Amino acid sequence: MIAWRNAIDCIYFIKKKSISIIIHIFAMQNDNSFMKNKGEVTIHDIAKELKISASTVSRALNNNPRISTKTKNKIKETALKMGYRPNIVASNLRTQKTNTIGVVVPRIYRNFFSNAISGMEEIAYRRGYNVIITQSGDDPEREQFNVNSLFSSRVDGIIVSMAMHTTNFDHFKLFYDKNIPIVFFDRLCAAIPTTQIVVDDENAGYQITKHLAEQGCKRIAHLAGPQNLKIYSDRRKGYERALAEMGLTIDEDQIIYCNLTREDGTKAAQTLLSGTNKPDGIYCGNDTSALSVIIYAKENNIKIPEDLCIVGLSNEPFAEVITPSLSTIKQPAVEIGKQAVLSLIDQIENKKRPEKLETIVLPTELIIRESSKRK
Amino acid sequence: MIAWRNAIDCIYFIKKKSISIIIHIFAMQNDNSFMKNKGEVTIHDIAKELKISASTVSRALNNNPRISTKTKNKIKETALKMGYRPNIVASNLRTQKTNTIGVVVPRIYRNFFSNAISGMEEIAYRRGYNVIITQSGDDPEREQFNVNSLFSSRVDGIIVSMAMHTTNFDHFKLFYDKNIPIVFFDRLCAAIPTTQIVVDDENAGYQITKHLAEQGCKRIAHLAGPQNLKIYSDRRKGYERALAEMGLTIDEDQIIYCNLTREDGTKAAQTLLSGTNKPDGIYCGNDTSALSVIIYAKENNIKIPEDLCIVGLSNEPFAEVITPSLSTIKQPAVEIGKQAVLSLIDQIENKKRPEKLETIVLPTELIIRESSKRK
DNA sequence: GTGAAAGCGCTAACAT
DNA sequence: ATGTTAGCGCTTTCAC
Repeated sequence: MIAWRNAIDCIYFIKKKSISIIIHIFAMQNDNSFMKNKGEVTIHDIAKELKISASTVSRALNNNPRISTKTKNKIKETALKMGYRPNIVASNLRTQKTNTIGVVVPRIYRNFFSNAISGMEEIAYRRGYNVIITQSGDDPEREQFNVNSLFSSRVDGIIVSMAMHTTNFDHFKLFYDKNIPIVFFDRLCAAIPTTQIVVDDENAGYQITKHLAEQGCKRIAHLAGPQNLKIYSDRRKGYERALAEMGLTIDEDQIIYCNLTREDGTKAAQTLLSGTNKPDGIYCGNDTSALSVIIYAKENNIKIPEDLCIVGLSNEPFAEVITPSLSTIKQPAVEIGKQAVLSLIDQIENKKRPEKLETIVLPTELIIRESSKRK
Repeated sequence: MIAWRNAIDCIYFIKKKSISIIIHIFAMQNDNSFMKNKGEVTIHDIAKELKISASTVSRALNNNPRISTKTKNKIKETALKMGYRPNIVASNLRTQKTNTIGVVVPRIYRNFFSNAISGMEEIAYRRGYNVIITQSGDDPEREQFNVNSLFSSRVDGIIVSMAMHTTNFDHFKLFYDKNIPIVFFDRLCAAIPTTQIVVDDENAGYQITKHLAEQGCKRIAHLAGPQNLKIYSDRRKGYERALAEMGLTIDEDQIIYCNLTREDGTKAAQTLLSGTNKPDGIYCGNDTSALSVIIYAKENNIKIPEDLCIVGLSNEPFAEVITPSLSTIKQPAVEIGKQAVLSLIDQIENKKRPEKLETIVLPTELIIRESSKRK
């Protein structure tokens, strides 16, 4: 007898988002005597069945306190028996709210993004929101299409990591102008004054460099990414701050600017490690380039970490299993996703957006592995 | 105040040197004479503006051939000028179709799934569908909740990789009974006669074993997964078929049944490689266990591939970067996702579902790397 | 505590 | 080629 109550309430959790324990018991639904052949059972069918009005049914199913417990129970029971399923599309149209969040990322399959998306879904699920995923493939036009499409779907808000070369922000402005919440993460958009979720890249660079110095490195090189992107310039700034603090000189020859690809890493390793004034520590702007450096060092019989300490950044899955395992910075991808959704839902439900650009900074974690552990 | 914004907007767009049409449109958008204060522009607003009927506007925007090109153009132009955005929610309600696909996977962040999802989104995008992602976390109740929730959202179909221990299939039956397409992939559901997308695991096992024999291995061991799961029993069957074909004996001592975790791999390696009758080739049921075997072999000074060839299965990201790089089977995750959506959309749009269980088998690819290349 | 009625924004007969 | 009308299934104001 408790069964039907839980079941129908559970269905309604999908629409509302009461925070209650959910028990699923979807039995009793195969009683076909009530089933209409065409289409779904509606609240009108239930109303007719019970000779009451549709509005009462609607109220009862939404746990409106004005309905007596007795009729409420009767309605829920009948709803379950008839195999009623709320039509959320209709509800969405009527209430002008979809409980849906749109997500736009460059590429879903990248480790960082799939983890972030996983975190987003986790929170969205708990709060009663759906998540529509789209990927731009780093194509500004496709990003624009996706964002416009999400608007037409009337999502309640969007979470975006921008395509690499997006320069026109009209599609974001569309949301901004209509007061629909946007949250950026990872690749930010300075043109839209809203919430952004980032990790403390400056501090990551600082931690890495300090760690290298503590391991006894006297000459620490840095493979730096494109400095027009904030994440990479921050990673370099942290490096310079640490060097200064440790009393080490900043030598521009020891900073190689590149795109941090596998090829770039190899080239940089050649440049740095073939000269006379070799570094005894290299802080790579990401794990990919660090991988190249490790391979180059091994091929050239440079001992890691004795002769050369190497640290990467991002904690790719391969970092812990390569030989030697790679010291790196763990970015809390899942946590970033969770924060993004929390912040977005807060804006959606409290109808207030930040006055100006608001940056939420999440901490990173230095993971010390063989490639830099000397003692 | 409003004037100021207009000015800024215009300057902004002119500075960007965007296509002049866009400048025009956005300039007009800020002309408040068109804008309703509350809510969005609707086809009725456009109709009123042009003194025509809303249905004509609807037809024009949907490129209905019965509307003359002249009025069509005029309507589209006005729609743009007024900043009209179609309300898909309303359209969905009316047409009883959402152009949305629901996806349920155990964990989004797993490499295989994020790749599959990426493939799904790719095709869905091209075919004009949205993708709602949910994850079960291998919890049957959460899976049930997600599937029911997707039903209430009136998705046009779902794609599912089941939770590990789902035993009640009522939630899938709900879709099946109402003739809403379902496609399973990876973790299948035999209880629902529908389309399933899988890879040819039997053949993968066969290829691996044959490859090992061709490299000169005479005694080939196998780390086998739980045999109640089809993928793992198939992987073993291919192994036995190859052995038989190559005239090698099937020795049950050389088959270790386990869950293929890191720990299982280490334990299996100990068992196999410490005895007197050591194998000279090991086919591991996945890459994770293969990793453990490689590490064990390296620690015990067993030369790879000279003394021992090792092959994994699934091509995890680490396989190509560990030392020695790991030979493995590449599963076309992205392709699986694409196939799943193609098959689902076919069922949605042609309103025909398979009479009985229909299995689409995708080929795998053997990638030979250092861990098994002897010549 | 319950009902009547209006309408969210769109589409699609059925007219003309 | 265009207009009229009637909903899709739900919520919600206003009555009683």
